[in-house]
Amino acid sequence: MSNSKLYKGSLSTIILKLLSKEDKMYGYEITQRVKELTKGELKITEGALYPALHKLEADGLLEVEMQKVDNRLRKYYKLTQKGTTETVSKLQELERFMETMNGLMNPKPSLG
Amino acid sequence: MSNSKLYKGSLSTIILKLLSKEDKMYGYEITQRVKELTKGELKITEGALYPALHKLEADGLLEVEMQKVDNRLRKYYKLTQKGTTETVSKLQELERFMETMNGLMNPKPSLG
DNA sequence: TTTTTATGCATAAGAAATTTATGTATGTTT
DNA sequence: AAACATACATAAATTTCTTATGCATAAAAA
Repeated sequence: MSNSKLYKGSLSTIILKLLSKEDKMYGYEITQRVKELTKGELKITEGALYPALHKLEADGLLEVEMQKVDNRLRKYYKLTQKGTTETVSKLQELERFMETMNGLMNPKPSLG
Repeated sequence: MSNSKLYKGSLSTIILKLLSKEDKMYGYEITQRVKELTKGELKITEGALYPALHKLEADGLLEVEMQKVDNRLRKYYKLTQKGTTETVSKLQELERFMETMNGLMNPKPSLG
């Protein structure tokens, strides 16, 4: 069974959501966390992740803190104030999308 | 309230799903049906719809039948055999995506 | 009666968000 | 010694939209 397709536009929401409960995370950690939480269903590729993180940072939603662990460099990201606000908005947007799609896929027969 | 964002990759699934219950539909009809079913939440633009229909046809999932109604030309699309099979697959994919996202957004605390 | 709105199709340019491929470097396991 | 895991990064190509524009007929509104 191949892994689930990532609908375009959902990655930044995933990143923000994870950071909203973890205080700070680094890139590789995010890929592993997603793999765990989805039981391997979803795999975030590096080619998608790093540019996404850079964009979120450029947009002022994340801030960076470098840290050296075991002679390896980690780039920790955490939500800014703006990022926290945007996270709420993104989650609502995802919620709406899912409800909308549900309405399309399982339409209630009109009683007219 | 602005209308819902369309996550990229979901349009073809929407089209296929509608056609799976309607036997045949034309482009404009699809845009209106989506607007109805989602109460205006989702608006399919023509710039997205027509290229999507052409691609589905090129991929052999849809077949075309022209029809003139009230001196206006309509291009009716209907599912091919292959299209019917693909619809099932696309719907499962969407279902999986939604469950996966739900698992990410509302993770069950591990009992370990 | 002229303009707007609705119906119906289409394409082209650009933007956004991926995938796929590749590169660098350290540390651990086989 | 080779393979895998950790950790970051970018570039080219692809997919899938948005936005803008165009054509044409018909009905409604101004």
